Amino acid sequence: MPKSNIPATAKNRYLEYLGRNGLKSTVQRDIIIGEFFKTRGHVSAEQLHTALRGIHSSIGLATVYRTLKILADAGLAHERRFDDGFTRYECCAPDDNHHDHIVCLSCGLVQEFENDEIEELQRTVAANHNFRMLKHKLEIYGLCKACDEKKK
Amino acid sequence: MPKSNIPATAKNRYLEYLGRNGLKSTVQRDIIIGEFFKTRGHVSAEQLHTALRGIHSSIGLATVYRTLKILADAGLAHERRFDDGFTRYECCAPDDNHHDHIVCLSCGLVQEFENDEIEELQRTVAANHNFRMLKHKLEIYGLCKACDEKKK
DNA sequence: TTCGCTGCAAACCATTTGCACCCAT
DNA sequence: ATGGGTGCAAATGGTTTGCAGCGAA
Repeated sequence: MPKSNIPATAKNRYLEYLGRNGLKSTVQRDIIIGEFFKTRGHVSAEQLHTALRGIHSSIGLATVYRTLKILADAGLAHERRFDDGFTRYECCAPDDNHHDHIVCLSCGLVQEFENDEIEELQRTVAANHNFRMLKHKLEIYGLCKACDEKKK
Repeated sequence: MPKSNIPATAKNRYLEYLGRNGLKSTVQRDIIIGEFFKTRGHVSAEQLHTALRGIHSSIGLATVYRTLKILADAGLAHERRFDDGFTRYECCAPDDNHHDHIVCLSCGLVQEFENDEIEELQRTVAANHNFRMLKHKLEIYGLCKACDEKKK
């Protein structure tokens, strides 16, 4: 696993998770995880698999799915489902704050934002409805500046 | 179409949409739409199809899907995709305000809420990121009071 | 008498899983 | 040598679509 891409804490957490669950370290997993942390974005299994096409074309799509699921279970990635039909994975640290997303409907650009006021208002809404809030997601969809200008 | 269930404005808008698009009124569509407006909730095609099982068991699931899509295109229903894998439809008037949803992860209860402060903050976020906002969705997931107490 | 509509079954498509073989421990 | 891992192909599951016959205008 090329250590350059992967934060040491993430690597440790991953290896620890494997050990704790009777799982094994393999070259395929190392390659996939290396690419995942290199990309750093919001990637789908398909995208990651395509990115590995050239050099590691023997790695199967199913293995990519399985490895991403392990990362999610280990707390190293978040599963994100936007409105485009497929699941993306985003690398994260276990102590990251919650954040939301703003997605360009034209080019697929995903940006993150945090807004404490909105978080607070959501807690209020949940309380007013007698709900115990367990998670929440806010997605803003639109056109990024570049795509918006292209369209004019 | 049993007029009791369907607001006159919705009925008119539906018939007008059919005419404008060279579509026809059929008994199956009337039955499906009647049931949809009777339910008034956030229903999936599957649920609606099941609800028609007893009396109208010959109506195919594909027709339910097709009819709900027409309602959405006519502006009489919103497609909603929460995190449970299937599409729900919610009846709406063309002049309804945007609203968001709070969903019980245990029993599936869906409630709606409006919050102008959150709406305003989202506009600000979009502006700060140089996005032209086209739509947005906010979903709060948790446990409703009944399910939360059941769990203790 | 047109076309659109319907039910059925097959197709879709992202994701998962069964299986026989492979490899880390 | 165990037993988990892998690639492949087949299965899944919600949704869509092709098609031959049906029905509204």
